[in-house]
Amino acid sequence: MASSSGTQSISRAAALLRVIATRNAAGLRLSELVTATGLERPTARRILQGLIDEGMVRQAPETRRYFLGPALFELGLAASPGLDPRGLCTESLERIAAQTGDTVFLTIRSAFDSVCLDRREGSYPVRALTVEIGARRALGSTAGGIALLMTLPEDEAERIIDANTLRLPRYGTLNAARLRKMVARGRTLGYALNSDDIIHGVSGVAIALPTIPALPAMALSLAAISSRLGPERQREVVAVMRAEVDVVLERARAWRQGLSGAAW
Amino acid sequence: MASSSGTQSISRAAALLRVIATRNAAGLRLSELVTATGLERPTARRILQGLIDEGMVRQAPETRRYFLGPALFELGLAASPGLDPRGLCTESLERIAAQTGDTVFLTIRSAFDSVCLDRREGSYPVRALTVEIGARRALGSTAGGIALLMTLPEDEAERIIDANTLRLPRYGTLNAARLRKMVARGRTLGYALNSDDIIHGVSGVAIALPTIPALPAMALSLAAISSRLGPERQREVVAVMRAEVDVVLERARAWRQGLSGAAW
DNA sequence: TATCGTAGTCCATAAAGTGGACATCAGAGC
DNA sequence: GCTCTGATGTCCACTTTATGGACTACGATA
Repeated sequence: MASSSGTQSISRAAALLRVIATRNAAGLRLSELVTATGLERPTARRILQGLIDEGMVRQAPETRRYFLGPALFELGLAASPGLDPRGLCTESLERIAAQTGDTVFLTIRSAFDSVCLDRREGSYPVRALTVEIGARRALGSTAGGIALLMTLPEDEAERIIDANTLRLPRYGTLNAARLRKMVARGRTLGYALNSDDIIHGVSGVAIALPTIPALPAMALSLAAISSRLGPERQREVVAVMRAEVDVVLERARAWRQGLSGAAW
Repeated sequence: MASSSGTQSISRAAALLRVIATRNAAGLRLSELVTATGLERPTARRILQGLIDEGMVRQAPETRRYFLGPALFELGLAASPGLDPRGLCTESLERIAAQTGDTVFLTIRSAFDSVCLDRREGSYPVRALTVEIGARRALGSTAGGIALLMTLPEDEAERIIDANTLRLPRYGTLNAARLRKMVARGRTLGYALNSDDIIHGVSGVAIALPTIPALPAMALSLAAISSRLGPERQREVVAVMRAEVDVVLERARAWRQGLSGAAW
């Protein structure tokens, strides 16, 4: 982690931003940020103040909680890749959510983490909103993350699980050993499955997309209360998702040929 | 500019990111970044290296040019406001581009700058692609920016033009005095007009959207080669855009009532 | 081969950032 | 009301970090 040199405060600032991104909907208190990053309170405060001055962080005046700021939204736009993974999958997510009634997620891999790019909620009245858009989590701590691990060479997946060992328990009743079993089970089943393994009462299935050049590794996942996701329904739902994967791949192919049109 | 204290490197890093965002499609060379930010070369290099380590900047191995990195894209997602200005206007931009055949932009105000949130290209073979998505420019240096200035109280617009005086000439044959006239002309016409005023041969029209609570000030604009945008056609095109403003406002209203549905 | 412009590296130095200690405030408990 | 607790925010002497002048490396141009 000791990045070469001369950039201590930048890596600290980046760490703060990443932590805030984890739970941006609710925002974080200063003390939470301090424990999450291991910084001293005055240091964290000062850096946050600097980020606020730059518009990268916003502090709610009433609650004093910290949120990501508009400048990041704007920079993020400029940083968007030409082929936008999110735009590519919007309609597919919508269709899956509509057909299944459950909550659907688009997840990408980012180093040792997974990042939730998009989410659609189905019509079923009990919703499993476990992950919010933009949330960054240890790779493997969601069904989508497990699907992404499944596509990696075993030694690389192992390296990542190893690196994430300490972070995994934070998300519920998870640990490295259980995650390894879940990845193995996923390989057998042909799709990633989390049934009550991470948060009690919530289950999820996920499949990774084949690699699309110029895009990060992506996965589609679906979450519901466990009673709605028995073995039979898992297979149904995965079939729906597989069909949409084909749609996405076709759209990406069309885009590559300049037939962009409604690519986003 | 002298932000209180204790965050010099953060404000320097932010300045670098903002400059890169200005022309992210082509990327920037180190020397360009040095002159644009006024930093010493080793300093800029070191900070860029730190940003690269954090994934916020990417350096093309071949050309050594610097681009915004994937981490910003991911953070930007998490920073997206609940009501997404871009999603809100996607279809409207598409329809305007389809109906007019020209290039259409969605722009927001961000302090003294305008930021291009989205762009759609029409079918007309000669395209005016003056601004790229994510590009941050001095407020007033595009038709969209002028439309945004028009909606502000005169003294505030004046303050902004004043602050931007030095930056305006960078974008073509523009200066503070001409901009003031253009804002005045826009107030008379009822829409912002740039006919050959900024870049020779390129014209544009723009209208601001009424303020939508919880969203930044927004404007729709359209650019074309000047021969396609005489007074008559200006009025036609503005009529199309006005109709779409109503659509957007209706969508925002629907969203507020929880009837979100396809809000994005 | 010499010259220029650009990118990257080094390291003595100084300034910027650090964090222990203190001040302040809101709410809980007596 | 008054004290206690746990939080946020501020200060400033100290020292670690970041700075930038000077150097090297490379490639294009003459």
